[in-house]
Amino acid sequence: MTVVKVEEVAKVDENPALVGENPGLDDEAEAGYVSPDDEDGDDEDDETDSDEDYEIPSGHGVPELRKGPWTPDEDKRLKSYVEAHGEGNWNKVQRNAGLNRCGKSCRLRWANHLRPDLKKGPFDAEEVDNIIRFHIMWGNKWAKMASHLPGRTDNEIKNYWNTRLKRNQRHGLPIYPEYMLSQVTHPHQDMNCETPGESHGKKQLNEYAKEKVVDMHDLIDEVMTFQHLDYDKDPVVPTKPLKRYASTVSLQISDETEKTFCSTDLNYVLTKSQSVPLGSAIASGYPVELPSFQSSSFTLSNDWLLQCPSASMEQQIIQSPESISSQTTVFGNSEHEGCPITKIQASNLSSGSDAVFNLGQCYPVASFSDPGIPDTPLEASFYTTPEASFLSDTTPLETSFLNDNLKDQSHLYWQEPKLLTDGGQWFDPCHKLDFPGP
DNA sequence: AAGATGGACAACCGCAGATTG
DNA sequence: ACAATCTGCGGTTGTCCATCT
Repeated sequence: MTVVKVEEVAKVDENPALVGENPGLDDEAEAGYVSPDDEDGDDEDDETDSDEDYEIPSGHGVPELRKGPWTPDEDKRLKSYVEAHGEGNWNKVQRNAGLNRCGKSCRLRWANHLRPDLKKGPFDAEEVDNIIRFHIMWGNKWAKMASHLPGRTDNEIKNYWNTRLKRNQRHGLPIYPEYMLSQVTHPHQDMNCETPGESHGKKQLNEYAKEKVVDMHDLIDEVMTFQHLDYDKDPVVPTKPLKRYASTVSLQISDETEKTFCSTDLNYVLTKSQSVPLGSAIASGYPVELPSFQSSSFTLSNDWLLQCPSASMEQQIIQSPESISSQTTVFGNSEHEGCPITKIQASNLSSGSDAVFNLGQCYPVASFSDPGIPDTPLEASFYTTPEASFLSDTTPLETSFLNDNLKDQSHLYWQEPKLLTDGGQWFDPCHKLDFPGP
């Protein structure tokens, strides 16, 4: 298909109706239509903004794909189509929504501008802080960063970073603040030693990202690579660290109860071609840190169900019960997909004290939605034996359960699975999540 | 006042991996 | 098994506006 560049699309100068509708979006004004926010109040204008105003006839009878800025009418068509049919099948969108845009363009427009969960406006201090930390850890993994910054798009972050990089280079400022480099274990101790203003400063970082950063996929697939790393010199930074895979499954937990539980708690390692139970990865010798839960004011007075995803982990727990609680006892066992489920009583954790499950040792049977996914409600269910009966295979997990049971909490501290380097170095910061509240 | 420069932003391009037929 | 198609990602470019000289 041929593509025609439409330079004159929706010039505001030529379309005064588009000016002044969004006083809060001055940045976007006059540059051609870019704002999807003016849903109300300009409908009439939209109606008059027929595509014909911008269309360039192909002259060959084949519809040309439009390029350039999106018009209000196009936005409206795309938005209503996606709202009616859902995301995905972007080429169908192109064909069925009366849009003369390629599927990629539709997806981009939706993802970056029309999605309802987008957060507009400049990055706040915390977001900037996170972006810098993420870049220290992951390099130019914009999509990954975006998944950890709700409402932000990879494009937004990328633009911000590139601008920031240029500015710092121009002014001879370090790319990363020193205090952050000391806080976040990073792959290159001399990362800031290179004068950023020098022409090859950026290149070195990029090269580093390519050559030194060890992709978790590589760790899964290339054991030798993993084993040959010198952790003292080359700490591992997972550019694609372990991801959790949340699924709804039925679990037969312990021989004491015949209940079938719904859980979204199975944690998997995602490899290139499959998802592997976290325990299998651990059992295979990958030093994977299990998820943990930490609370500042959570009452743990009941039995907890701890899933021990591998025999070796179970042994760890049995051998080091003090790492969980001084009064931890272990009993019960069952199998699910080859992963022993161990029920552990952690009765010594009282209200007001921090309930910290030692990382790498165990974790409560709790389900989290991936907090990195924007606008996904935080879902965490903590299954205790007394309340277990409320769960059945017909009872879906509900966020309200979390809200009801953890309503005194203000925050959840979320620790993602991460890689262990030699000498107890960990790479992932503890993500603080605002608790949604009751 | 006019041109130069920088910042912010949107959108496109090419590539690679995943999926589908 | 293979090719075609779809999807997502990162890099890059182009445009406009604000500020500087």
